[in-house]
Amino acid sequence: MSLKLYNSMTRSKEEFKPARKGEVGVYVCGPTVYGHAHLGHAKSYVSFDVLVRYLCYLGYSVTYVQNITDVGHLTDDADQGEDKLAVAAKKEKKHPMAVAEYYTRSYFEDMDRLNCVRPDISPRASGHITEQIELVKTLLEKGYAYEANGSVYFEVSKFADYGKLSGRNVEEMLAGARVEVSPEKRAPVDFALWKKAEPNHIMQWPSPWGPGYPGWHLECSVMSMKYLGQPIDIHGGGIENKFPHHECEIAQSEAANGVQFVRYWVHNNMVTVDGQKMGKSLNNFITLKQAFSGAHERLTKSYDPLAVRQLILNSHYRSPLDFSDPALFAAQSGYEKITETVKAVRKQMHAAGEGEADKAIAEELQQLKEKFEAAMNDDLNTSVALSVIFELVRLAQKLLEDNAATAETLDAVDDLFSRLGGDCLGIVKDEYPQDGGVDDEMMDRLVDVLIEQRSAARSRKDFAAADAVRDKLEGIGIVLEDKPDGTQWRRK
RNA sequence: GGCGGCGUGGCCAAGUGGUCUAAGGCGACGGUUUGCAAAACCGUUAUUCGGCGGUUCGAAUCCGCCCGCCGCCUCCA
Repeated sequence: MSLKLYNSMTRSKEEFKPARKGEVGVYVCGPTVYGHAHLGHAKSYVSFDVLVRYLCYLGYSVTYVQNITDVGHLTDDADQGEDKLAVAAKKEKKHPMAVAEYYTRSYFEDMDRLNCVRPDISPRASGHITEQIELVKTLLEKGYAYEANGSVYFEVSKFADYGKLSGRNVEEMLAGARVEVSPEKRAPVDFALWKKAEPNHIMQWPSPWGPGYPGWHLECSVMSMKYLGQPIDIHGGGIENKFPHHECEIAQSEAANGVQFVRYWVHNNMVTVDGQKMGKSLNNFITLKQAFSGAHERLTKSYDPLAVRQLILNSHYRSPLDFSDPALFAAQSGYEKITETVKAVRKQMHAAGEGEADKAIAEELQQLKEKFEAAMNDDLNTSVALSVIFELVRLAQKLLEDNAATAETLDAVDDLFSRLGGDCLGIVKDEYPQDGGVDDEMMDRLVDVLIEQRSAARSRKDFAAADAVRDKLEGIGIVLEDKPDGTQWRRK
């Protein structure tokens, strides 16, 4: 069985086959770095991270490109708005590139915490002005674009396939067009490839048409061509970018190159918060930093980044996802259950006796692996894949309870946790802080001293004193658990 | 107005013609265990899939109508 992906272009699930055997090029629309990343970014980039991880798991050699937009993305209509970076720069009294640098770092920081694998290449739009100018020149030469007053526009009527991705009809769009926003354009649907910059515009570059800056859609065409060639295997992005952004990318790229731009279009759905579109005016706009720290009035506590990740994986990437405090809370509980189980398996693995791995268990593990792969192959059904991880949790807990599994058996369980839950889903870590390290060793000793004190109190039936120790430790995030073979502790 | 999507147990969510009296998680309840807990384990928690019709031997899954919700169409991941 092989991977099937839903291709937005054909509106159907298709068997995935890369253009070059064994190699896959993935391009995903990255963030415009004018603010901290929010929950919407998390859903999008976690979804594509899982796609990339799974392609790697299947043995493909993947080149993952995700741009950083630091110029050209306007706040409003493509013809009249201001550049988002310029607006933020004015507000923060910084140079636009300083703003871009600051939020780019913030973005990577958040994505690292969500355990998203870093893209192989994170090209900046501002670093590819030369290439963008070249593409505009090509489009002018081929007659798909025209210059007007220092700006260059793409003439949509020249590209017959315009609208094929988003299912839009150019004639209807023209008929239903609102007031024409720019007299320079021949048709309202035409879009800017290059915009003339007024003298006081901070970000501008020289061009054959005078000083200016690139249109937003241009960067993705140029950078995906440059780093992945044509056609690219997979282009991902948010569903809201189907139109106009991706439609424009297709038009520019295919008009210029005369070959198919993208083989598989993958779009992920959007998030809502408490059932409504996330927006600054609704007071439900939650950044990842706020979610991780709990510093938002819609949240009752801080959430582990990987619990956020797990909530995202709990639903399908093409379904909308509603973030709410109860949903996050549930995800955190489930995440902790998985984490505690993995830790317990690893701990017992070191204590368990040697011996061949249990054949019946090995068979069960194999079945779980197959079920997991079948789910992932079906257009990345992470919801079912995650349910397999929970089946593995149950299997593992039973083994631990019986306390008879050999180290080899437990190792096989841990291996599956690592490969499926770790490599593919990114919710199981290779190592947990408590697993080792000098500080933790000291911590172990300190807590053991307290446990000894408490045990002494318990054996003389002084439960008040015993409970006091337990309660105080819990107050600082250490939970004591009395097991048949003694008291154990863990971090909350 | 145009385009698209959704409505499954208390909550989240998979399933899209028969194996579904519907996976999994969270929560709740009962039990085992415990000095009491915690954790873990076992069990219970939708004869039903927004409503009404229809197609079919058979529908949560297909069709029609209705109700409700959401997104895109201007920037957004």
